Amino acid sequence: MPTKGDLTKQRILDVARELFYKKGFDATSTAEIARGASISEAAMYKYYKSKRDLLTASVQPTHFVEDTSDYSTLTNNELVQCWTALFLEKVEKNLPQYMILFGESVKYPELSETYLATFHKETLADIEVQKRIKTGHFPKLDMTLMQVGMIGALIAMIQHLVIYKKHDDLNSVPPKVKEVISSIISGKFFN
Amino acid sequence: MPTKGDLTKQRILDVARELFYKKGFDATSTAEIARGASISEAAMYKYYKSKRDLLTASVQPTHFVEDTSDYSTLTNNELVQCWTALFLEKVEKNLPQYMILFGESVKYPELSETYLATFHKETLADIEVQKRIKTGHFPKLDMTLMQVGMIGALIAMIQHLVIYKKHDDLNSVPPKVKEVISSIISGKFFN
DNA sequence: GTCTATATCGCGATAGAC
DNA sequence: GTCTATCGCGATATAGAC
Repeated sequence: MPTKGDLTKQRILDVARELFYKKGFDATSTAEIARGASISEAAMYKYYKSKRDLLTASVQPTHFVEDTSDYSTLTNNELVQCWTALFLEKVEKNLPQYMILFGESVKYPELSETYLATFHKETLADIEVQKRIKTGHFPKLDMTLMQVGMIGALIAMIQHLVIYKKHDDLNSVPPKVKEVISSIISGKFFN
Repeated sequence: MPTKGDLTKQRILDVARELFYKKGFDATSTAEIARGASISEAAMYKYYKSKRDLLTASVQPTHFVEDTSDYSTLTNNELVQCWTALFLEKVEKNLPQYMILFGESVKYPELSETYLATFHKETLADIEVQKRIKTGHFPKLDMTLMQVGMIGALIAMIQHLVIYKKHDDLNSVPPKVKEVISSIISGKFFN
């Protein structure tokens, strides 16, 4: 059972994550976080010893996607659809973390460790794709790099729609964006 | 002929752009820019009346891509290849500007005006693609959104490779990245 | 056109009482 | 576990001499 302290710590983290992904790390002040969490700055520093500490904590995944299916019997096309859906679900469920990671990793490279250590676990669908690449059923392609690109594309499109007020929340993936991604990945476009 | 002042102004701008895209706007101080341009901060403020001013100036395009071909006779596949090559060339030649734009636009939405006003001019290849979408030769797709996604993907992949030291310069597009983009766009993958 | 000096502010972080 | 008060610093921007 969580103590009062645990709850406070969690509340601070939730506020920090929210601010980091909406305003960016540099533009968020510790005073703002403390205010949001209804606590003094001094008290906050008992839970997290620095702002950087809070950044690291804020990119840890909060939701996980189950992936226990057997993909070996699927056609290439079915596999791709499953793989994409799985990938999108994982990203969508942890979108704030992905946005912080991709926005701040150049400046704070230690964050990228989190990406590889916790987000880029290979799913069964990934492994099946890798296998088919090896056997020549898919062309050779760096899957990690490709996933990085897909996330970059997703985030850029969401931000674009938010800036032009065609979408009002950074924390969900608009249908239009999913549409573009699916079209491109499945090769429906330009063929 | 450029006066001494013109040259100084240009030098300040070049240094600022370089720092903004490598370190980010917030993390770059005006002192740093002035030092890099071998001038005092006070003098710098005679040329640009604020740091934000400098940000706006730093995202203006510096290189332009000629596009005078006639694309109407090309096959779909040839058109796609031309379109992608043209697009990549434009992005690569103005990569610092794109990186600043895509990194800072959420925080400073006035920047996005620059994107639509100066970078997103429709090329002849774009127009030909649009035409074929209308006539049903390509599936319906928001081309602006798609280009935003492609740039986001490109930048994310470059940053990833730089962070993991597989590429050493934010200012060029590694062959691996071009490879992934071309594969995806041309629909060679997953088909 | 450029400088030195400085105003003013907000930031991250801490001291120490309760 | 939480607070008020404050330190020290570096930031943007300006005043005014040369």
